[in-house]
Amino acid sequence: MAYTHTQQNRFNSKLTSQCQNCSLAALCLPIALVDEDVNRLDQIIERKRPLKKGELLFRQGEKFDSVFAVRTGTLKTFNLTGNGEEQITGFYCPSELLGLSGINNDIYPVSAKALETTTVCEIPFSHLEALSEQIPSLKRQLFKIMSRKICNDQDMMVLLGKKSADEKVASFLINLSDRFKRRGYSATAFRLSMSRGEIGNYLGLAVETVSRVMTRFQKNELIQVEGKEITLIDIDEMQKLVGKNEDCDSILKFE
Amino acid sequence: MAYTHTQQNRFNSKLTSQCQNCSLAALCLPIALVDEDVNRLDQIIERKRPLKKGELLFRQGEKFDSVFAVRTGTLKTFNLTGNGEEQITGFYCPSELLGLSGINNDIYPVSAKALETTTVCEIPFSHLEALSEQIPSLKRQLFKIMSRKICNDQDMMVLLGKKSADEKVASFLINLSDRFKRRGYSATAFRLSMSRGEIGNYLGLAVETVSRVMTRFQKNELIQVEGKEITLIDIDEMQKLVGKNEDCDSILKFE
DNA sequence: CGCCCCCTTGACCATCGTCAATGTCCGTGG
DNA sequence: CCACGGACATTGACGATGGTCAAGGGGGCG
Repeated sequence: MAYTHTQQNRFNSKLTSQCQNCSLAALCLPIALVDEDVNRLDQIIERKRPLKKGELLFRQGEKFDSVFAVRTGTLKTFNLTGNGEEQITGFYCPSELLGLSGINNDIYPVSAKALETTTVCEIPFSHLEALSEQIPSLKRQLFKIMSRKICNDQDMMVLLGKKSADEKVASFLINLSDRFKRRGYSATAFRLSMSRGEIGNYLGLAVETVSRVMTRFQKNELIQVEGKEITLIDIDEMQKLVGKNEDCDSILKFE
Repeated sequence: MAYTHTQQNRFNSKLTSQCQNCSLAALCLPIALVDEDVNRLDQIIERKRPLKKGELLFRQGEKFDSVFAVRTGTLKTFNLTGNGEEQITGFYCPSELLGLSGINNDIYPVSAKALETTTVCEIPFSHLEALSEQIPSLKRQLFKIMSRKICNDQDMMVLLGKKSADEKVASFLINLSDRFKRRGYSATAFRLSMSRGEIGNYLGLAVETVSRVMTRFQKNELIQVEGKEITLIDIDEMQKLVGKNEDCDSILKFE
């Protein structure tokens, strides 16, 4: 655990830049910790060995003790329904935090599985809580992260409840685009690390519907698809599509 | 503000029982504050004049500064879509906290409107945050409340994304029932303070569908409906209906 | 090289939304 | 007190969106 501590402590500036580029951006960057604080935060973090595709980071029902920040790769969280089917509740990209829903009952209410080779930082929650006593801005930041999660989930609820298949898929792609952009990656060309089936599961759509919508988007020159590689060609048009749910029998209706 | 302080300080046990019965249960009860702490919490709380049906507690886009605990009555939170339509994101019963989603951007991302005459306690967030410095169990409780909200929202996402109209309505009724039960009210007979339209909006269903489902539930003797008064007759059967989404073309399929 | 999983496409059908008509309750004002 | 208007609820008929079933193609990994 924490196999890079030695180097980090020796090259402090390197450490900082690590935190800026990496998984902890969501946690550290917005609050401008002083070096000393970054150091303290860094010391409670354990860098775990990489997960291979399909490996579980934590399992539904397990005792909660840490939250995790994604460094590289992607994960999905899901739970299993009565009949053993998977219900995907979220995808997590680099710099994003997962595991927060475990605070409630000291148990993870979902499982988390790597969609590809993935590395994460483990942040023991008890340590984080203790540290947040000493660094007020850290505590406030934690509240914000949880609050933001609540906001995002509510947007997701609206999406699931009220939007058409087209709107769901468009929203999903734009959402991914935004997340990549914020990370400094291309907002228009990226790789979908999840399968069509997983997208459909997440969006409340059948695989076939996801496939059909993406094909149609392509025909209408909104996107360019090639397997898992995707390019957003006309983001503006997609944005419009997402914003409205009526008065907009737009471009997509006729092929 | 805090118009009962004088009495409360004189009759401390009365104060405690107030907090136990009332809106603050969600915040206070699970953490067994000592009297002194209850007192400190109580001092930052402002009891506002009652809201009449239709009045707004806070408005989407307004500066965030407080969370609210419902004392009596019900509220809904919603936001407005591009075309001016309402998107209901939650209903809040006595003892429940609302406003947490404002922490993120220091702005309420939704509006909150009273569905009937409603009283709330206002809890200025800055004070709450400061107080949570001094009472560690209070801070932990805040984390828990937010985490629980995340869990609930995720259940809601599954409901919206994957469930049939029957399952949605059944879940909704059982959810309300549980909330009333926990409050010490009847779990089987209660009044729906929201309209069918609002239920539909919340569940991602048309009014007509809500109406039809409830009529069918009544025919099948799962519930008894009389306007806004509702009685759950066969909760077990409803539970089954909610749990499964297949292998269960049950009682409801034929009328 | 071959298997398996994932993706795509088509045909069909169920669920649920839309439209329209009618009924009910309630508050307001004549 | 009753008549009226408006919001809410119910019910039926119809049609569209999207799920299901089935078949076929393609790509990656052993």
